[in-house]
Amino acid sequence: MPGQGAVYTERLLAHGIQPTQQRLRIAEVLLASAQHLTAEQLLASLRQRGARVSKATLYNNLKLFAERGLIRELLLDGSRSWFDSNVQPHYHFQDLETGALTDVGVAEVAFEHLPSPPPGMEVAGIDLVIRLRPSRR
Amino acid sequence: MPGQGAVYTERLLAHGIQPTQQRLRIAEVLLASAQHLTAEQLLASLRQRGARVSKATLYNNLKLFAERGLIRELLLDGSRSWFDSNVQPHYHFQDLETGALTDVGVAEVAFEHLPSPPPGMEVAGIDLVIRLRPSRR
DNA sequence: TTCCTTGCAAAACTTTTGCATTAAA
DNA sequence: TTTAATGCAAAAGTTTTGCAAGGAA
Repeated sequence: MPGQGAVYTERLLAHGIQPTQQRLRIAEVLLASAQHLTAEQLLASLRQRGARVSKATLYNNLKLFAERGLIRELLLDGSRSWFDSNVQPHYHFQDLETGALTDVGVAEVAFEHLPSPPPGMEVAGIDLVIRLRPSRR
Repeated sequence: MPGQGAVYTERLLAHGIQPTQQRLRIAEVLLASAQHLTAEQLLASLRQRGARVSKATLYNNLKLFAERGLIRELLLDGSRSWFDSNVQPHYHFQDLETGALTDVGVAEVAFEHLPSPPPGMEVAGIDLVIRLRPSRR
């Protein structure tokens, strides 16, 4: 039976990423469960568990992870990026008060029709965000 | 027959906004047609046509216009906001290379089904962005 | 040795804020 | 004259970059 850490080592290698110390620390936190974290939240988690990872390295590697398909970067906020450990196609609820995200499975949404892309272009992805506020009653 | 400028004066007043010089200059550029502009693009347009509007005033007023429903602020980019002069419900295409936005009318999209919001929450809005890239063939 | 990775601090970019000045009612 | 709006420059929040130092192959 392989040690716990080996799981992440393998996942990084499988995506063509050298498993360095910092990258493993980042993966251990971010990939532990399906979640959405901002860089700042992730940095706080890392520091809290004693991992020494600089801000520059964190950003560089989040970008790398996203490029290699290990995580997904969500741009749906004015200011910051969210990093999503769920790379399966899916959509999101967003609580407008807190900014918190919840997954919406593809099975929960069905399009009856969608417009065709303009000539010479193709659809790279569809982002659907259902913004939520507290009910008024 | 009223002068051209009167149109924007009236629109501002109709939204409870005092029509000051700067606000009229901003409205004249942004509301001239259905378009999507970033604050920086708008500032450049204003300066180019000789309007003196400071950055702070521009941002303050874009925020105000959005609050009062005169324009819509789009948060679909990592870093900057887009200001949309079309306040009718609609969706967007986004060219991933240039960031440019194109409207998608509500009639062009139909949902067969959507998930129910969690208890105590209601849907405040649905943002749909169809990301585009050049076709590969 | 050679190449890749890291860390720090500074820079970059967008947006907001404090406050004195100016314009508008 | 009283309130509201503006402009400037500085601050704030997030992300990127330059470069020297450290680590892996």
